[in-house]
Amino acid sequence: MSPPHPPVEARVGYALKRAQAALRAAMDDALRPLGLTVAQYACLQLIGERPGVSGSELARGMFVSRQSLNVVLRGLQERELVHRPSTAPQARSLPAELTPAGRRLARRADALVADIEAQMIAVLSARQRSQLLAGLTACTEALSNDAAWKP
Amino acid sequence: MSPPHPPVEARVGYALKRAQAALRAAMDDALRPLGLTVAQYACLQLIGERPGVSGSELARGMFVSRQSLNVVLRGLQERELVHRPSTAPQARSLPAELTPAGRRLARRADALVADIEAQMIAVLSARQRSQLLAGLTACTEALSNDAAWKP
DNA sequence: CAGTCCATGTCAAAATATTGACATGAGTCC
DNA sequence: GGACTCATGTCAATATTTTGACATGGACTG
Repeated sequence: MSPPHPPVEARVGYALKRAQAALRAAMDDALRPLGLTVAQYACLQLIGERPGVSGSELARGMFVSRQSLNVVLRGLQERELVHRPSTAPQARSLPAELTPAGRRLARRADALVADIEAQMIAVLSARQRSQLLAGLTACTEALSNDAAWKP
Repeated sequence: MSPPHPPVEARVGYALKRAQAALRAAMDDALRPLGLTVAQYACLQLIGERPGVSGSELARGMFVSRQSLNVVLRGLQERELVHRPSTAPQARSLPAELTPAGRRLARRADALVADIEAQMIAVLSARQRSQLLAGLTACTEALSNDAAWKP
């Protein structure tokens, strides 16, 4: 018999999912007091890092659809944390910016998240951390469809 | 200024999310021809590995709520891939089992997923693979609330 | 035994996300 | 310029997931 039968516990894919779930849960708990969801935090963070991004770019950076990102953005705009012009300046894309309040909240939220990440990798040595990062990056690239190696 | 400001690209948490998203997308593509979603595949796999599991146990193993797992289970039962007694044998929990058809489909699906995982970690050495697995496990445990160190 | 606690399964409602479709502006190729 | 393609933003409909609440059966404790 062919042996695709290691238990899920021993599979990298399951370990990935489990770690991601644990991280998400921890972030959720930490951000709740600020009134932020993980998606909202990620949105603020990305905008803060790259002011003027379009909604589509944000969606790709957060691995969700444009439509669902738009809902998140709308909420942040209503809370005056993010500003977006109502009309497109140069093309069809609406550049998003943090308001001063958004910048402040993003800083506070990021401090909390940074703590969680630090706790998560606390038991790893510096070398192990960079290898973990490298391994995850390699996995991502291996699955990104640059497939199609040509003859 | 305090420096919680490495860009997301360099953060383990983001790398985790990204790798998980890539894996999920690849699995989705691979399983679509079989008429299975990732959640359905995971469900079949877990039941196959531990026949007689309760719905709540499955939900925990899949990192979703009991309610949302129930929706998945219902679909699998209607397709005669999973069987569950309508009344609880010993306690309140309803043990889930694979039907013969479910077992066959689970095998086929698992072969596809195993291929994807193999592709994902293809560029890593055996040592790097086990270190990646160990690193992910360590991260998970570090976030699992055994917190509460006592005085 | 009564009382308490905990896990399970389920219902209903709400939040969240995706798919599909469409209009618009920009770039490209002829 | 005209036709094409492509990316963006948005609307509507659908699917998926979570939250909150409740009843039930078992275990544990007094």
